[in-house]
Amino acid sequence: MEGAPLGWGRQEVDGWRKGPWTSQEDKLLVEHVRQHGEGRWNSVSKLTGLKRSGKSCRLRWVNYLRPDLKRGKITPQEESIIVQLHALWGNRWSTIARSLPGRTDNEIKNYWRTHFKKGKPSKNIERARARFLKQRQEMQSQQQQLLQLAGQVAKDHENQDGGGARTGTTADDEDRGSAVVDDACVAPTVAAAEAAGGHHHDEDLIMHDAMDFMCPMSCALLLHGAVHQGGGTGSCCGSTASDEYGSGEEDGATWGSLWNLDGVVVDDAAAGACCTPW
DNA sequence: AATGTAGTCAACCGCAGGCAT
DNA sequence: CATGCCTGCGGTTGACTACAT
Repeated sequence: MEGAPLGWGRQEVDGWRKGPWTSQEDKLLVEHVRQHGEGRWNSVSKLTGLKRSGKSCRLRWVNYLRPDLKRGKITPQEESIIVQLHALWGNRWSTIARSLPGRTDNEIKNYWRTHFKKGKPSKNIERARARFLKQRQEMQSQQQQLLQLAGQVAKDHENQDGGGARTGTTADDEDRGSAVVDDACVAPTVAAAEAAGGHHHDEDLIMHDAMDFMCPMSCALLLHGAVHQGGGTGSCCGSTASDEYGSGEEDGATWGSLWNLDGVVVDDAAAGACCTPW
């Protein structure tokens, strides 16, 4: 960091204050957002007199001051979701964060780094991942076949109806998709299973949950359920995930890239596609 | 009780993409 | 179309805290 040999301190650089925010600054920023809404961060300093850059203001708001932020530790349910979504999207923290209401990308990123980045994944986890990929590929090919089939059926239908009634392949598909999402949300989470006293192999847990969490929205929905289930006392995911990964001195990049499935299906559209398998 | 170490969190930086001019 | 500004994202750093020795 430039010019900060003694930490954040309370110094100014180019007229901008840096380092920890004071409650007074927080107040100013909150008041500003309340009046003008989010965005236009660069104008904050002009309008409020705050000696903070737009970037700094935005970060402070997004990561700390936003009223909808969830405080407290990441729950086992959330951890489970993070693990699975990271398997899907890699280090796309903001994308993952969207599936975890009240959590910020920064929070998730920090959590991942402290809990999972340290070592290589265990054999179990690697096997689970491999199976996960395989099953997903199978699902996708099945999905394609079904879509083709559905198209054929729709055509036949049209021929029979004379084209009167809309057979709806798009809207109906969406409906079906959301139904699937709901179903996925009903599926037990790792924590729930653990809380019930069950003991599973890590890979099975991950496989099971991962298949349930193919769609980010499902995670958001599931979270609601998870929260209602109460704090999740078990150390289930916490211990499985973090302990399993060991504490080797391998650099986390390897670990991170290992879980990054960019080569398979990563983009949101594709991920969304798995929400409408049938 | 003092010290060392690991974990957690907040904040910074650089980069990239989107958008207005 | 090119340029510049703004915003958002991911990576990194450093302070603080909790725990272990």
